[in-house]
Amino acid sequence: MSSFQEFQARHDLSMEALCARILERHAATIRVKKPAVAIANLARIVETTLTLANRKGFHSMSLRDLTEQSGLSMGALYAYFDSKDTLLMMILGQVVGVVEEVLGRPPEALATDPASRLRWLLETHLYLTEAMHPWFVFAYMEAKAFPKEGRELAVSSEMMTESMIADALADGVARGLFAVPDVSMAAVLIKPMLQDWYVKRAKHRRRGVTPDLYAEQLIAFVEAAVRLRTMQAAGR
Amino acid sequence: MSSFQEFQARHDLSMEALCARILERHAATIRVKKPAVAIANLARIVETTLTLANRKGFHSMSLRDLTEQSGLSMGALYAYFDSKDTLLMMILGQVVGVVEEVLGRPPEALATDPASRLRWLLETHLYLTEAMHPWFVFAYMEAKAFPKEGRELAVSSEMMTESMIADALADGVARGLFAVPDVSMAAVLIKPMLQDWYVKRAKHRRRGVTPDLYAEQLIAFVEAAVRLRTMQAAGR
DNA sequence: AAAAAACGAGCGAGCGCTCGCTTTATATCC
DNA sequence: GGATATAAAGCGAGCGCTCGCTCGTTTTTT
Repeated sequence: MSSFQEFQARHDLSMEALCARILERHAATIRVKKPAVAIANLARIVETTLTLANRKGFHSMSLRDLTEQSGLSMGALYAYFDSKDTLLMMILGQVVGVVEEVLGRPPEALATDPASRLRWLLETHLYLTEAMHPWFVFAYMEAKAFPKEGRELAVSSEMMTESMIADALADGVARGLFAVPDVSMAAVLIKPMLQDWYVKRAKHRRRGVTPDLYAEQLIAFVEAAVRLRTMQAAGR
Repeated sequence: MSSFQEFQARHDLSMEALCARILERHAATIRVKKPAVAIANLARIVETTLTLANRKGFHSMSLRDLTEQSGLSMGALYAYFDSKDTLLMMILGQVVGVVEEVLGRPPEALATDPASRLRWLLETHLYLTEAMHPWFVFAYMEAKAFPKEGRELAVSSEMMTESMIADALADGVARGLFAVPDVSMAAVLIKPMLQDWYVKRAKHRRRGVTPDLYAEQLIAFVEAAVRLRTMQAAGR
């Protein structure tokens, strides 16, 4: 079994690591040459943007707010992006990229065990959104206001994780482990419970719920809903 | 059993009826005297606001957009609200009010039958959000940007529906119908599945899912998760 | 001293909102 | 019933301000 701590030990999702990836991806437009400088400043920019945008919305966050809070000047900001929308797309792109990387590679040992694979998917999704909480809140809440390109990216990313869940369910049904009338509908219902962890994280925290506890209870709820009604349960 | 059609027959949630209630509530600040005129114009204003705000966000919708699309002049708009924020609060207040009214009064016949009461709650919540879809999307998506008063209203409204679900679950556990390790956690998990219907309605529509079908599958999923694992199921 | 990075005043556009004015509906009088 | 007076409703140019963004200049690094 896994825990949030173990998840964090396996993946470097620090602001620096994430911004290094952003720099690679946008090397063409970022005008600052020295990587060390660029990464440090990107970190300040992204950190501040996530804070401000999650507080009052990306659109309501002015670039003057951003200069004041980040300590960088207006001109310095525009060495890293060529428009406010580009800044938005930088953050979104990184979120989608990490999702693909982390969720797209389930341990091979789970290939033949759909129950464990389902657990791994739910757990990993939850831990990932916990580790990059402000990033995911940003991507989720601003999605509507994305330029078309961004909206499509967000939609396809969501569909990918959904179909991964549906696959695990279908596999479980095929092996006689699960009883699910409609696997893709079940996946559609499971997704919002995963998203609720980061969308309403303040509420969960207020109730004293940790990521590990939420993961445990969510998995129990889902397993109760999909498991065959027989005497012997699949071992935890 | 119920259906979306029957729900609509029982509740008048037309734009006119809803705007009549808004007029009552804000009679003090609305400067237009004749109710017929006021209601008709409020309907135009709210309709347009919901369309534009749900397309690109309330904050990004300018009042000039609103004048063009609604056909009313700037001055005319300000006979109905004294600031853009007031317009927002008018819509939010109506959503919260209707939720209290419709969900707050379950049929008395269900008082002693927790399984039916749970079904009624889920179904009614779903049908309500279907009937007032743009209103709920608005309230949900703009929540973060609400003035403090509005955020508190939204939070307390959500907690109310959650505790109604938790009550039905707890009642079912007490009567030996349900097996739920933690009823309030279960309610917390159920809520986002309800909200997903209107938050991602376009996706559900694309899959050909009707409100009745979604209600049926959601209820089946929840019941499978909470029902005691015995031979005889509570009759549908 | 050359190159890289950061600076921040200033631009035009667009914002929420106001207010003096016009148009439309209703009440009053002969 | 038409003329007149009053109230109600609607209008939209324009105000002060903030927005995203630019660019000539200054500071820092090499």
